[in-house]
Amino acid sequence: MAKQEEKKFVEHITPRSEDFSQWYTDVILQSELVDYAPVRGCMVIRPYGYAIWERIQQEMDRRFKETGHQNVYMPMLIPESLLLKEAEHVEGFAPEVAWVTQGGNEKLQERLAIRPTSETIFCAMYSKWVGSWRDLPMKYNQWCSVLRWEKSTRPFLRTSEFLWQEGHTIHETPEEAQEETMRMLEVYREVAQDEMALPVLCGRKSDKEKFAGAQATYSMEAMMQDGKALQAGTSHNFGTNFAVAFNIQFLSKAGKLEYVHETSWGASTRLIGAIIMTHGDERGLRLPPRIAPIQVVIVPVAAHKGGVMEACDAVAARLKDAGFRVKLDDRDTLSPGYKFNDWELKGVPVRLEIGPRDLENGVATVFRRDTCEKAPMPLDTLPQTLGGLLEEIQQNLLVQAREFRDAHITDAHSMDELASIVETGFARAMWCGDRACEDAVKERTNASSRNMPFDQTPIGDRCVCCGKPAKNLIYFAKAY
RNA sequence: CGAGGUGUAGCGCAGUUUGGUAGCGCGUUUGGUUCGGGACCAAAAGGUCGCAGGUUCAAAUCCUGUCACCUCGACCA
Repeated sequence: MAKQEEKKFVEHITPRSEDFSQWYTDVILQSELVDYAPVRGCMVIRPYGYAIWERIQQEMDRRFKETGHQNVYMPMLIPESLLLKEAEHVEGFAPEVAWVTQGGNEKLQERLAIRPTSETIFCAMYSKWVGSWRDLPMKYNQWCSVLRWEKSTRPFLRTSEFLWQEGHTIHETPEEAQEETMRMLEVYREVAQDEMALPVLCGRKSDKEKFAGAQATYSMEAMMQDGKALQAGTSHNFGTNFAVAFNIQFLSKAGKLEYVHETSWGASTRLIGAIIMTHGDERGLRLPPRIAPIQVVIVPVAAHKGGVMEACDAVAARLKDAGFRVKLDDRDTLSPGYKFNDWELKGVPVRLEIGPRDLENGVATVFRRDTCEKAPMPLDTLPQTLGGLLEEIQQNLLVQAREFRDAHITDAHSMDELASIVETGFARAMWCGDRACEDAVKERTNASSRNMPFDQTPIGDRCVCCGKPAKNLIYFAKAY
């Protein structure tokens, strides 16, 4: 036994409880989601990681189309003059913009920004495309990558280049723009909860934390297992800020020239980081069945023995026909035990072990990744059984994450309380609305305001920081 | 951007103090035996020691510079 423990394997994960940060790095590299790129601050998303992104894309894109959006593609390069048009926006993004200054051997007359986000270029086009109220709304989305010159980076959570979707819409009235802003936040919430099993807290950002150039920013915030917050998606209402700067006007029904009301909303590959840090355990990833690239992996036991591989092939074919994402692990040089660990690391929700003993009994040994329990299940009815089991796992992951989150949200009535609460979770507190108090909290505890929930039922009447009359209920947490 | 740390075979590391033929484990390849929780035996392949200078008869080792990555802080999806 001792000998077994001494054995060194390449695949070794730092215990999550010991060092969460190192655990994260170990898991993402060993599960082959990503690798570091030869470029500073950039990551390579490997096939298994990209497959997760494709699942997220499918679920989001479907809902974008259902809510009346169309996909477009805008250029990656933005002329400097365009980027400079909205003052707050420039100020917010300028420090992290990468510039193209040369084409071939020629120095460019005007340097080109590699998009850190595409508001400006959408605006330039919208001003060209809109003339009448009949043209509105215009609701476009693009899937692309953006580049921000980040100082410190971590795969999925913050990288210089990252994949995302950015929706940009223009509307006739402020009401429609606000409705759109909320609708898309709700789409994000639904995808997070129903597909990724991420319980999120939705609300409005403080002025300090809102998007550069926005009138109002709303976010969904997820809690990681170290109690830190991850902003998992944002939706902004720009009012007419950009419309004025870019002169996006239309002739209204009343025959008046009016500015459009604009929104934008984005979610990125950071969501993959959220899944990992919400559901992962000591053995590695635990992927929610709905976004898992492989839902069921079949591991043959004693594959060389008569009938085993044939039976595995047959089961795989039946499950594929039934619509499951199935993988048969037919690698012939690895022992079953190795494969068990490998697929657990990769977070596959269900594993079927099929060996001579199972076949004698007409069953498969079914392992579920969420609880790590094994049970025999009849082969005849596997497609039906697995459908229910996957759904149960999906729900269980959500319940576990929600229980963890709720157990780590605590009301703070003083700065002392707040400071100790944000060491292990989110603090819910009353706030006077002053920037100075937000700054003071940050200074003292290193936590930032996350958002103000839509349910503003007060937990007190005094600001947690200054003691003056409180205006808002707000969450504070250390953030990624 | 501030503090600390690490760069040696695909991965994890030893060797650096005190300069003298490049090492170990895992993985990989081939053959065989195995196969119900990280199998075993045998043989083999694989390294300009991050990069650039310098000192020396001789540098992974000493000196100077530089780059990259990691951890913790400050700033941001």
